[in-house]
Amino acid sequence: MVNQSKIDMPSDEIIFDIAELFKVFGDSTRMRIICALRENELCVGDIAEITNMTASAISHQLRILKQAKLVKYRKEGKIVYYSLDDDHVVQIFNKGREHIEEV
Amino acid sequence: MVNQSKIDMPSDEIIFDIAELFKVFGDSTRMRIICALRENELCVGDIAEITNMTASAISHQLRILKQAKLVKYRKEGKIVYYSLDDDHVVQIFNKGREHIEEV
DNA sequence: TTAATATATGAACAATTATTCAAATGAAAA
DNA sequence: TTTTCATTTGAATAATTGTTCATATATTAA
Repeated sequence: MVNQSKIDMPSDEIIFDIAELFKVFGDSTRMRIICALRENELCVGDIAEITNMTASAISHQLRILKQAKLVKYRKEGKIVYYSLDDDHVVQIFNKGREHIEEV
Repeated sequence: MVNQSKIDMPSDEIIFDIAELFKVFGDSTRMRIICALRENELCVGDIAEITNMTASAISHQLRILKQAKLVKYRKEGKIVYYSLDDDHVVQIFNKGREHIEEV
């Protein structure tokens, strides 16, 4: 038997949401999109060019990033500019990069 | 055409490794294991009890956490105690939790 | 209006993955 | 030794997921 009082276990819902958030970070294409958006806002076509992917594939991934509140967008005519939603996104990215680069 | 000089894009290998790292965080079971290990080291059976999973399922997930250098272990007879490998793990977890809980 | 461009969407396919179950280690106890 | 306990491992299955392709929507240009 374990002493459960020593364990600060968040609710199933919180755990699920945190895991879902990291799942969004857990894909190379989305990681490249996040990297590209660190300094500038970019439209779908530009992101597709930078990542060497089709605009369709990028659009699908942007939808996932949008749902996770990691990116936001603004429309200008037929162009849609995407940018990172807040500073957390870069902070999480940097923590991951630190772990990778110092092992 | 995009001005690529403005984009600090890590190498494909680094991007891949970062995505792989977050993929490991992107699972509820592994998230609960990490939570349980934040304060104490625990053996496989205890983790199984805390998470309501079979020891086999936990062992499979611990192997993944071990490969990602997120947990380490020590043996004492037939018992294997697992603990978090370094402070990064909790830091990444906390950043994720912050993002979830403040939206 | 029609044509062209940028983005989004839905279905389909291939690939990955978490859990279960059964069996195999490995270590201590009887 | 044999038994028991803790953990690991491999195969199988079900479920999830990223990309492609074709098509749809929306905006601007002609």
